[in-house]
Amino acid sequence: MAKPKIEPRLPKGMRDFLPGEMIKREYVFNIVREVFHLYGFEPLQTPVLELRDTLMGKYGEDAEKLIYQAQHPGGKEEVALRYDLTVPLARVVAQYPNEIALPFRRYQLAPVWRAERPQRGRYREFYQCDADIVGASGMNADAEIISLIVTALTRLGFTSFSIKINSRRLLTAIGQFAGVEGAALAELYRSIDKFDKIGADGVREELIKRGLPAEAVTRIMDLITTHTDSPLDFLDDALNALPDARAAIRQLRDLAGWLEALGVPKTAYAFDFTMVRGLGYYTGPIFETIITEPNLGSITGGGRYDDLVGLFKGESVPTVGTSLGIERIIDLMEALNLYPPNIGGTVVQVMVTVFDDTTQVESARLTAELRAAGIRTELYMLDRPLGKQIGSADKKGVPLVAILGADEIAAGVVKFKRLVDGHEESIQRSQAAEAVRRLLGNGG
RNA sequence: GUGGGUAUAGCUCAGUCGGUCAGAGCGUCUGAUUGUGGAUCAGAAGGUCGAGGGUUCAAGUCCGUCUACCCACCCCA
Repeated sequence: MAKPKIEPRLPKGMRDFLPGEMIKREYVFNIVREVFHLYGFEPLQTPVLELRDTLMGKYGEDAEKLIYQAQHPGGKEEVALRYDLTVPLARVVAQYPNEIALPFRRYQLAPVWRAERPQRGRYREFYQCDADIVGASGMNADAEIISLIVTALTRLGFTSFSIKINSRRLLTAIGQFAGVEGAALAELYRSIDKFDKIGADGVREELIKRGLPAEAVTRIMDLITTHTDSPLDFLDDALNALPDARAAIRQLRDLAGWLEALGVPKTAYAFDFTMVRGLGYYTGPIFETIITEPNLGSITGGGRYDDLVGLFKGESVPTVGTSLGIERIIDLMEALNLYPPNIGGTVVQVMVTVFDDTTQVESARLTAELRAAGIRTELYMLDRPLGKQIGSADKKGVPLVAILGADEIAAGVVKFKRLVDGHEESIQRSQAAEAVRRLLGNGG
């Protein structure tokens, strides 16, 4: 055999998912999909490629440099790989006014591409998982999204997490209260967002370095870091001269009321006025889920963005949604050992061995019988000794092998061997599928 | 985009002062064992020491260039 002349490699920041890993990813994806359906969210799929004009001008100058352009030689259309799932959603809502009835709740679980410099947990192709409600301005929609997050994380097995809730509108009002507006506001957000990383003193220092007056910094920091039993009351008092702030706080109170009605436990969320989402388009409440024990950073992020759809539609459409950091969640499932113990590295439940030339047809028949009964069955394909066949099943993680030699065939039975404990049983052929279910149920 | 680190077998890595340094463990394959996997034992295959230069009598080892990967920052999921 000639040596391969082309070195097998992947483009930077791209990954293959081999079966063992893929099975775990599918497990997470399936639970998330189930919960979305439970909440009445519909699936949506959009193309990997969008027109450049659809994407450009939505993410800011820096982010735009990371958009993959996707021309082919001689191509007449300017196309690009999607950068997220939110802008395509906005496009879809604007494009199908007759097919899509508002409010529209959709989810999308799909890859996006960003030409960033890869790092641990950061890739150039990664899956995003978004759920949004388009066309509902009430806080009941925001509460649905938060409830959805709690249910999804709980079903996945997460126990120690907290959803931080803040309001972009409130932060803007606080900025105004301290005399910060326009471009300086974005810088203010960016610094406050580092609160977890660099602490109150770090944020204070950075704000002063950015040129904010010391007095304004003190006012802002006092407002966002004071902890009381009723944070909304505290801010309401402190900011009662600002109608915008009061409106934002009223929204948050409303949101808390809906969360209670939906049965979201109070321990699952908390108002945190130092939490800021990076993206510029949020207009109302914002939320982010952090794993609290151990402290492993955020796994969901979202909020209300009432103006984005308007970029395609011309009129504003109130929208709220969240992104589940599905790649991060998958990493943490492993780290926190949240996969079910029997998840295994294969989808195969039974491997049917092949004894020799004279029995191979019978092995194929048995395989077909098991499959017809719904057992996920692999027929061994090579002519190798039985020991090798069993070893190969074991290595792959197949829990059961079926042994079908001349003796078994003559007796009309099949012998199953359970690899985890070596337990063997001869079973009448007609009872085979049933026995497989029983053998898998007991030991592995 | 900015700064730092690393690169030796399929994987994880050792390799001293430049001079028998081409090594270990794991994995793979073969056999002990032609109707039974894991354990054990024996054996085998597998490397242009990331690439291409320079210094030197001599380079895996020293120097600079390139590439890839990792980490931090920026940004974000």
